[in-house]
Amino acid sequence: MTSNTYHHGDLRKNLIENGLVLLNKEGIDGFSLRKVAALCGVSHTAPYRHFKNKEELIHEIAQEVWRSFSSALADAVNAYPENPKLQIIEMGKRYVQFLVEKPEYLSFIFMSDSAIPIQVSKTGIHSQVDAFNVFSESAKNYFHAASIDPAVHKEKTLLMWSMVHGMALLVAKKNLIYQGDYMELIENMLVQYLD
Amino acid sequence: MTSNTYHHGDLRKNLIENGLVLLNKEGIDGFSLRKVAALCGVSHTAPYRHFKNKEELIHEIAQEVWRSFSSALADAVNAYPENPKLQIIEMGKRYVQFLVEKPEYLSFIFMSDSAIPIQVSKTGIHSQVDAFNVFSESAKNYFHAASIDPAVHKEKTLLMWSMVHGMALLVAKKNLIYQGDYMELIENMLVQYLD
DNA sequence: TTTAAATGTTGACAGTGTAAACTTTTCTGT
DNA sequence: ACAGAAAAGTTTACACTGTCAACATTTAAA
Repeated sequence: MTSNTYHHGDLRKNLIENGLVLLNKEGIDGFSLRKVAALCGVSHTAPYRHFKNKEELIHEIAQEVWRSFSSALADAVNAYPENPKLQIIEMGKRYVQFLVEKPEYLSFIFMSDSAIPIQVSKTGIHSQVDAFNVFSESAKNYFHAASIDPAVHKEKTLLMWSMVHGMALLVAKKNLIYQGDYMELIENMLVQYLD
Repeated sequence: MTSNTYHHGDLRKNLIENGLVLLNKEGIDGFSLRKVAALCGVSHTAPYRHFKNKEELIHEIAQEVWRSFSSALADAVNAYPENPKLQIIEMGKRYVQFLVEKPEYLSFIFMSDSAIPIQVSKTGIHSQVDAFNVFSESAKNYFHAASIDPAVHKEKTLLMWSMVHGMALLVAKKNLIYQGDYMELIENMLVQYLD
């Protein structure tokens, strides 16, 4: 059913890969189905055999970007295996860095309508996407180490995620102009909160 | 020079107004120069007599949206003239509410490349846009009332703005799913921080 | 009142997403 | 092994987009 040697090898995978390449080369505005098809050496309607429409291809690319974003955060945790506080600070930095270095990715993972939800319920916070779970885990460890009242864990986790997310977007979108090291800025901000 | 009764009255102004109408009706994806021109009852290239290109019209519309956003925040301040803490909480709520009620506006004020910068320097934080200055002022008043060390005012102000901004975007973009009242959520989060 | 500038229109062009009809390759059931 | 179905890709077509050049008309300036 889902075998892999047809006319063009695995075109589906190829479209996603070249989509990412195009995205990095021309940004979200220069992104088009037809260009991706051309990069794959295929007619401009071939993508429709694999994706319902442009949006669906973008959604798949977004999944790919989510994976590399999640792994950037996971790297931050691995950098300080025993220190949840430093994990959080490092994650904040990499969160910003990731979006600043590849601002096109931002449009794909946070701006497209194919949102990846974070569920907030009475009992806690869960997500379909690794990135948030990684962050959430470090937060939990930090709260335990700092003996924070469990009743406020949820609010505090959300607060930190919002804070990091907000600053990352402000910086990546150049709404926030800082003459100096952005890494220092976000570090100060997180230290400010965590102490 | 800049008079106002030509062939079509003041087309420039009319384009911005109808641009906003179209935006509300069809969202950012359905937005096109030609549709705006049609709404003004004018040929599809007429806008080029007033704007260099599509981007420039969007930029002007964004300015308009910024004004109403700023005034939404100013209203929050006026609602609690003597209580900076409640001002901040109310601003957080209206920040979220504004973007949730009109998610299309979000693309225009925060996502377009015509970013409105917030300047962060050694001495303090300043912005060309009213919205941030309003927020910044309340924050300053709160810090004084709460006797917070002036050395950390800058970080704390940025922290709060980032937090509110981040949550507003997560909620408006439906990255954050909360079964309940979002206003309560952001209120809890801010109270959590301000206490 | 003549002339220039400002404003608006028509027509064209390349690029876009997508649908329909068709062709070719591969898979499946007998 | 073969017939037919399904999958994958192509061609053609269409409506829509932003933008440019050439032209027309109205208004302002000399």
